[in-house]
Amino acid sequence: MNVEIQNLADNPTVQKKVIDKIRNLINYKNLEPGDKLPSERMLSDKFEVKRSTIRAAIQKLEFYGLLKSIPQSGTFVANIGVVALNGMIDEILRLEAPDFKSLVETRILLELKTARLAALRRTEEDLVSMKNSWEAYAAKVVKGEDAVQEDLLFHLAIAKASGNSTMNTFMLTITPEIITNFGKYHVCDKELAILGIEEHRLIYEAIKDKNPQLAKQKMKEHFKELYKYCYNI
Amino acid sequence: MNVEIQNLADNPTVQKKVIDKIRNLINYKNLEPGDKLPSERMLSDKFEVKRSTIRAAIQKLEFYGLLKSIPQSGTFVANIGVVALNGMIDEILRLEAPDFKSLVETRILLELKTARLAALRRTEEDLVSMKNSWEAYAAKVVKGEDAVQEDLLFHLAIAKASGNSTMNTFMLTITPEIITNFGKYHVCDKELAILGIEEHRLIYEAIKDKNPQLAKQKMKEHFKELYKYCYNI
DNA sequence: AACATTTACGTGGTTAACCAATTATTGAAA
DNA sequence: TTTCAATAATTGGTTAACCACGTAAATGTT
Repeated sequence: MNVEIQNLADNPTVQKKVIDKIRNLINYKNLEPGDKLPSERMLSDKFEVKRSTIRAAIQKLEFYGLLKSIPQSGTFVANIGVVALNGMIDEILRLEAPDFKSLVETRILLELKTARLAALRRTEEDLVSMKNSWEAYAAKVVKGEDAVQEDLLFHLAIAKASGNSTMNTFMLTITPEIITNFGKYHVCDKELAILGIEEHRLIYEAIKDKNPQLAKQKMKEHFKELYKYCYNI
Repeated sequence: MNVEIQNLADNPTVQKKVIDKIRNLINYKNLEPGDKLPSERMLSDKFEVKRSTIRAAIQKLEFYGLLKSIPQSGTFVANIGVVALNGMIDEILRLEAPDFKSLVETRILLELKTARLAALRRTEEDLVSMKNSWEAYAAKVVKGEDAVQEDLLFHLAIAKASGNSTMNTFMLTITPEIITNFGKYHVCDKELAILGIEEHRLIYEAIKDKNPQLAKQKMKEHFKELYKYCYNI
């Protein structure tokens, strides 16, 4: 029963097959950077899938910068060599859903850096935004309410103050999953939350004083508990 | 002339307006996590944009984990509080396209870590893959050909060996843009490329010998030239 | 023959109509 | 009044037809 699931436009399995076929096509036809791919309709016909499926696959490869669609003209191989293109598609096809440990590991890496950078680059406006987040967090904690969201928003404010748009984006992409998992594993209890108020304050002060080393140090201490907690699950 | 560009489904300006309106709606209606958003058709009607535009906006918020669409049922506010939701949408609306400096800065941060982790976690299979990439790179360089792609593939092999799927994904997303910009700014000349062969070898050896400190150190030295080059533009 | 103009077709993008599954409504039976 | 099957309305997802634009072949003009 339920055998015909394969036509959903974003069914991962089907999409991967299509991406693989596109790659093979590029190799077989010896397409160089800048060359034009066959039209979507032609590919849809050749691979025997709906055009929407082709479009979804192309969109994904476009996200990774491997293809470039130009309206009323065609889809082109990006200005990237065939070697890199093959290698990257290999990796993309192999990509797995991130595990929680990998998320936390990456978050800690990013935040030690953003704290440092924020201390170097923060504007007055950044400081205001960080302080507001801190106060919202503290207020909730003393009322005994859950404050995971406010916690994360404080950290996002730091990411923004770092002045690095790439890291800021990365933080945004991992934050929701972090929040979800925190809820699932009950990572935050009352005691830790109260401790967090002071830790946040120390980080804030270090950034305010433009002391990058101290900011990183205080962030490290802040994560100490989190680290322990996460690896004990 | 050409005044009516505002209906393109992924016109950034229009999409941001729609996202903002969705946020206001959630606040105005006091929607809690798990609550259902009005149907796409209703939103399309209310905001006076095509349904495809609504769908694109929802898809974006879904990417960041803020909404969740369930077929034949509705679109729901994710299991994340209104505070975090508001804050995150603020950030998403403010997101700017990453600049080259921010990309390089992030890449260096990530790679110092992946080198270290790879030294701790690499499998025999990882080693083979890294060695192949290294040989392909060396072969191209001694022939005097451009080897930017092979260079990056070696680094991607390290990211894969790090065993951290999140960092691996991040490396994949920034690599194409790095390659493109390298070509644009002519960051790689012959001399640097030859130097790169030995530097890559040292990194590889450190990872092979499971020496995380050395791996990080050699990666740092590898980036030294790159750093100088990038900030001199 | 050379160049300007027109025409026809192919392109990615958009959309109104459609689909299957779900949910709400109805109304007759108990 | 309660129950529960039958049905109508609503949902996100899909798709065939359509659109505006770009390209290039065809045509006309000098």
